[in-house]
Amino acid sequence: MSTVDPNEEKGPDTSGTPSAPSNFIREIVREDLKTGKYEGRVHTRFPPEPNGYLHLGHAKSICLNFGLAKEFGGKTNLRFDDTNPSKEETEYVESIKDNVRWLGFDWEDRIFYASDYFGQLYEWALQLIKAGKAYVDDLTAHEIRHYRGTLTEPGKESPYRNRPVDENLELFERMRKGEFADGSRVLRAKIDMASPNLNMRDPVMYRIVHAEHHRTGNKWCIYPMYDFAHGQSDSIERITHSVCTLEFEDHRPLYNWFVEQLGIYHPQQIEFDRLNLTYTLLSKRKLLTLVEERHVRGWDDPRMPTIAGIRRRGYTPEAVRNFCSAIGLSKTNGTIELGMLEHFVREDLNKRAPRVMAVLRPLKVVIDNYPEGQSEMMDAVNNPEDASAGTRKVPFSRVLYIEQDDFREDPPKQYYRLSPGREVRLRYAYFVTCTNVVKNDRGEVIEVHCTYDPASRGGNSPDGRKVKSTIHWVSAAHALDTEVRLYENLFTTEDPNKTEDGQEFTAHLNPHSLEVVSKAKLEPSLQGAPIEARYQFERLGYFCVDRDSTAEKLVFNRTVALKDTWTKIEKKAEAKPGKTITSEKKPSEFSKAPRS
RNA sequence: UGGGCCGUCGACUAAUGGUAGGUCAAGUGCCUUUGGAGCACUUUGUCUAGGUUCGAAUCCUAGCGGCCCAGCCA
Repeated sequence: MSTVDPNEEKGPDTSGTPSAPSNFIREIVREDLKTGKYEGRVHTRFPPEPNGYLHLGHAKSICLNFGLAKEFGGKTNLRFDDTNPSKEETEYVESIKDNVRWLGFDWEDRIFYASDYFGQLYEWALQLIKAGKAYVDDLTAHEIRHYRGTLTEPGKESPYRNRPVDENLELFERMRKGEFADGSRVLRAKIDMASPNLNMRDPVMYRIVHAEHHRTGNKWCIYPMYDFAHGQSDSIERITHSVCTLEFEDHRPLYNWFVEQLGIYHPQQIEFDRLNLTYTLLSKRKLLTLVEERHVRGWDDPRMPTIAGIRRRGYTPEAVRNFCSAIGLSKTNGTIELGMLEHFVREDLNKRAPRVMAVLRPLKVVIDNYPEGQSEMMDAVNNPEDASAGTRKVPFSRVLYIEQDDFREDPPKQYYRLSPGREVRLRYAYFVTCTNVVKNDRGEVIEVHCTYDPASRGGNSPDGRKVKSTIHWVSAAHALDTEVRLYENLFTTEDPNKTEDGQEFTAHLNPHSLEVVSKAKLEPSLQGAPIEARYQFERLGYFCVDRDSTAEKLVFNRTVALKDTWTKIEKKAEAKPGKTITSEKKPSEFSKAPRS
């Protein structure tokens, strides 16, 4: 494989993959390659802890790590950082593998576990004890915290800090054998209790945990801490660039200290900024709470920012990858607008999603001059962005459904859709003109009557007459009943992490984040659509088939709505009550209207 | 208040001492059998104050602001 991107210095990228701007990590790698720091190797790793489902923040890291290796002809390992048996499960391991694959990345045969290295790590601990660099401490967790000092005051040395090497060796061996209770002793590195970096104040290397590990079972009852496992795992795998998020910056001196004391291969840790998205929570802990407290239907609820969730929502791996490359990489603490993510699904789905007609909130339309019992097949284009997608037939008949939003008895200014006396086009069918309406007891329009122009078949009138709008429709007799799930942001505030005193983050949960439309109508061509298939429902948005679908009834998720200029016009009018978009009629007359 | 990191259009990100550019958003126009898509155009930015320099977003100093750290979590 070539290590050089042929498009790199030739101006605009024509490969189809959007070229991401460079970033500081790429520059570091480039420089290391130039100086031969790692003999020309680039080897990264993606190291999740299998204690939950992956989310968009992980997607950023996955794209970074695999992307870097791919760009420079290197390799990426998948490594599970499974050093805390009390939180980790095989279910999570499986979902993580699945998610990485779905995103389109391949670790080939390089799947590793920190638990693979427990034996080696134990040997290294022994080595540090023998060198007088580690000791067994009998202090309680509370006492250790107390001795550690504070941000502004130095810590105090533990009374056990200067135990003889032999005693440390014996005690550590007995810890390993399971002679002591959880929490009774730890192994600590002997560094500097006065260090301004709290991580260097004799950090804990091993703790006692009598718990079953998802892979090693009960073989071990002492487990290495992150700091004692991560750098060494990178070292064993001969990782060159160990990238992680900003909060580990303060751990870098410790990362370096361990590999230096041990005298082993030294990878370099580089930190980048974590992903933040407006209206979204990207914290495994809080996402777990949402699942456990049943605020959502599971880890793959389409409202969740998990990889599983956005997949079920209908996002494509390409959209996620394009998003990750577009947001760039830096050390700034920023928050990306959710609209950016949505842009990239729309962009991708616009090119590939077949168009189809569906009516979410049906309003019955009767074409009075269309023969009863007659129906005909209209030709419809599957994807105007892609000629190779071809056409399909859609049945038309006398009784149709249109969207309730597409009819207004009192049309406001700039409203171009159907209203009494007005002619519009039914997409791929005929021009129709509204002649009258039928209302129920509450004065609501329940049926619209129209006449059609037989000469406008296909959607154009031979006399060159123009209409202001084209609306979608479904033939009532042929329609498929379907359930459609509409989603809004899970949270109502831009930063759901910010809460007032005593408030849980769940206080900002959006009560309307899920709306189930149970009586939507679909054109019949969708019969038998497979799970995960994605479509554009014309004029409405992108939708995908949910796995809750059955042979009798399809269930769709709305991935994202189409950009909606009309809603924007309406909102602007609301904001400026001066020049309103209310009725074309006089205000007094409008106020007497039966509806609202 | 100790230490670490970071401040560029509304948001994200480039410019590596030499033309402040791109994407998203917003807006205007064109086009349109999706009020979609597309096309064209437009608006807004270097945290502040000093200094070094022919020249500073970039280097230095001092302020100001933000994020992270006191788990036997990762």
